Amino acid sequence: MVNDIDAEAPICSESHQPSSGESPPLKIEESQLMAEFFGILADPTRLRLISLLSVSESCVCDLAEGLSISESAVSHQLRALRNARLVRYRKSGRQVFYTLHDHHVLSLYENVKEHLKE
Amino acid sequence: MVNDIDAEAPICSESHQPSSGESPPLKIEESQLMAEFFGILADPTRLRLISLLSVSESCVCDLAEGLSISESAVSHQLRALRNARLVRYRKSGRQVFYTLHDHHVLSLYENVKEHLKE
DNA sequence: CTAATATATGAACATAGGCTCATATATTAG
DNA sequence: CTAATATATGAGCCTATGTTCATATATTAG
Repeated sequence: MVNDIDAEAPICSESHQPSSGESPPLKIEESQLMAEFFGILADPTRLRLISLLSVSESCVCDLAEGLSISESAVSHQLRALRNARLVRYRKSGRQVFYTLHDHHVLSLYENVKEHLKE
Repeated sequence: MVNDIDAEAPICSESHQPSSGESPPLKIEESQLMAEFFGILADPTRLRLISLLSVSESCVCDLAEGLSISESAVSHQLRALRNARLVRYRKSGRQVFYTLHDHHVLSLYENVKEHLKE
């Protein structure tokens, strides 16, 4: 076994580690959670819903009209956004008004939107 | 036409608009670009590759061993990361070494990773 | 109560995406 | 040159997901 090429790099590991405490590689379970989260943002319709909600609280029918898609499609996508805790809702009569859950979503959205302008 | 319910909201539009200059709803084409970008990050394998690359430059075979998956799968995913300009590469002999393209990727990754710890 | 409106949801279909396998390209060794 | 190694890539399979359609639930009007 002439394996004296130290491919293990045992010493020099104080380079540019990520700021989080955890150690790579990311655990599979954790990576799946992150992937799910990014997956929620990986759809044009949901991003356009978020863009509308970044301006003002809106009910389902307004969102559907704003994007010119069916209310059913909007409702399905809002469920995904709800499950991911990206939006909140408030019932008023027979209408349901949605808002962005917090500013974290918006900053992420803005961040990437700016990034893609390059 | 008794339509005197001003559903157009013509005045009160100086609320909490996003900081970017563009006006919602996001254009369809733009939303597709953003969705593609998030889609790249919406995969456990790619996120784990990014987590490895956040520590050090690595060649394909090291990445494959680090995640215990095939080199073919790694190569396919690296192509996606390359196309999205999320990683750079450098050839050295028959090996190809990959690094994260810039700190923007890492900060986005860290940002969401922290967010999901709640 | 029934009718109408607003939203939610399940099923089914169509498309997209990740993996494996086989193969292609590129580089180095002999 | 040929053989071996490292990576890239195309085809095919299988699963995941977004949409539409039909239907269910909830609220208000009469």
